[in-house]
Amino acid sequence: MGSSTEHVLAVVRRQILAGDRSPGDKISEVGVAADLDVSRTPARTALAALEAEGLIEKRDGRGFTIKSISVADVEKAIQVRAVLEGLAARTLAENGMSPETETLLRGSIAMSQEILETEAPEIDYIGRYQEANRVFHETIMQRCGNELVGHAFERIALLPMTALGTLAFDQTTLERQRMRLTVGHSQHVIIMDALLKRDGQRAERMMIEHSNATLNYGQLFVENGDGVACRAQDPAKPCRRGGHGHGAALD
Amino acid sequence: MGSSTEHVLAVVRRQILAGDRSPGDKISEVGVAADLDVSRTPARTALAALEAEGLIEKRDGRGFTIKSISVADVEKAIQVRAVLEGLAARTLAENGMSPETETLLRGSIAMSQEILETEAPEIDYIGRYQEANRVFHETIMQRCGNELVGHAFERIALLPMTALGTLAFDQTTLERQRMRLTVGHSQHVIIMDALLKRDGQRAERMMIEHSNATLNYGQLFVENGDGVACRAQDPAKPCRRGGHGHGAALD
DNA sequence: AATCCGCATTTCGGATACAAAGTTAAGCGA
DNA sequence: TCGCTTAACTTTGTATCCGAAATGCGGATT
Repeated sequence: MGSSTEHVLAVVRRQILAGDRSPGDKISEVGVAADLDVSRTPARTALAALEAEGLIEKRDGRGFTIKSISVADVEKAIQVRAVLEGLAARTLAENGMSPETETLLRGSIAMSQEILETEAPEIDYIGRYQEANRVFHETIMQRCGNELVGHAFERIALLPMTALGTLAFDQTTLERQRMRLTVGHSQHVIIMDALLKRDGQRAERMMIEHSNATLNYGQLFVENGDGVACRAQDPAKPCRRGGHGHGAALD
Repeated sequence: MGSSTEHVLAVVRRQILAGDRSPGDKISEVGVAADLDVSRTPARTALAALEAEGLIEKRDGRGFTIKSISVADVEKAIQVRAVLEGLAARTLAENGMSPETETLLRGSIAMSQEILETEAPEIDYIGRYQEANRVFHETIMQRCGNELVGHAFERIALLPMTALGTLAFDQTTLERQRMRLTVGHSQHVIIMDALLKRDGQRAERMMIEHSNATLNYGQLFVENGDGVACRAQDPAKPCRRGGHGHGAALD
């Protein structure tokens, strides 16, 4: 049963993530209530949830605003994710995997490998790889035996993480993207090996490196200097999210 | 001006943490609304917040229940806290402290040292040490330059952390408590040294050790074997929170 | 002309009302 | 006695209404 609150939450979240609502824009209960033709009550609930997710922030007396996000924010989110995923990997290695977990991880790796081994990849191979990648990380997070890790991660940095998805694949040639993916895949294999050997420290170290790599390797492969310039500690400089998927992120 | 929602939130949270509401108890909108003589609206908001804090959990059609907490849960929470605090310490070391931050940390250390150097301590010296300890950790968390760390921590494990407070100081003699505190203080000093020398890795390693120590050292100093027995991986076994301060935690 | 005071509009938080869905329990019938 | 059905109560989700607080604007006064 799709409740009205969930509907509002999903729609507004998609609007924000898609860029239909720009950073800095005001959002109010009455606004979304009128927009989606619902009462103010579910609108209020949804806005509260959005604030908990970090997508919007509350101004004192004047509604909510779409949170502006800077490259520095993305870096911070990645660092938090890295240590949390590292803990998840270590915990999973120390506790051992269940057969189902092992099946899921092996499946993800097999799919990634198949995609990367294809000589003439279809145009959507990046999307398929991202799916396999998501399975790998989500499986480790959610089945590591410490549900608080996943719980902490869910509540944090939904927006920076999404921005990251559009960020990493911009301004690179297809060949470079393929290289990036290959490197990432190799790290998955190494992490899997550490998990199977119950080597918690190695699993943790590699996972942290792998998670941080999402941004670092992207910078390594960016041809011009924009990435580095954008990396400079300038929290005030907003990194606008592209409104159409692969937009002008990391400008 | 305390809004009604905040009031309900504070009262119910205190009730749960104080043990006035036992784990497994049902809690509903109408119940707290009638209890505190407010409408269902703030009661619902408060309950949603409590769920986000992890103090209660929602059952399908049967209201909320106070979350049972096991020693395993406390361990999980501590591990998450450890990596988050480790990240905070590393970040702070790498970015450098502001003068105000340094003042706060030095103040905390000075206060701890003064307390520990007192030969005949007053009876409340543990409370005062805990305050200094709180300042130390909170300062690093909140002023490390990555607000997402603190944000992640706030949302997680309020209950396990409070349980920890009552847990660590039970069933130990005054002399052993003093030893524990001295060890913790020495670690604070070492972390402070690493921070000043901008040694991020050392700061992170020591902070992780220090955070994990909260439980480990407590076990080391427990005389009888109950602590170890309780540590066994038995998530089903609830660790009831004592209703009167230093109750029968870690039974 | 500038500043201050006051009113109106906007917006949020809380309360009550209403409707739907699910669970439990009790009663009835086989 | 057991099972099924129904009815009532609990719980939840949504809508509408009202009050309070804040901001912005406009007018009046110095």
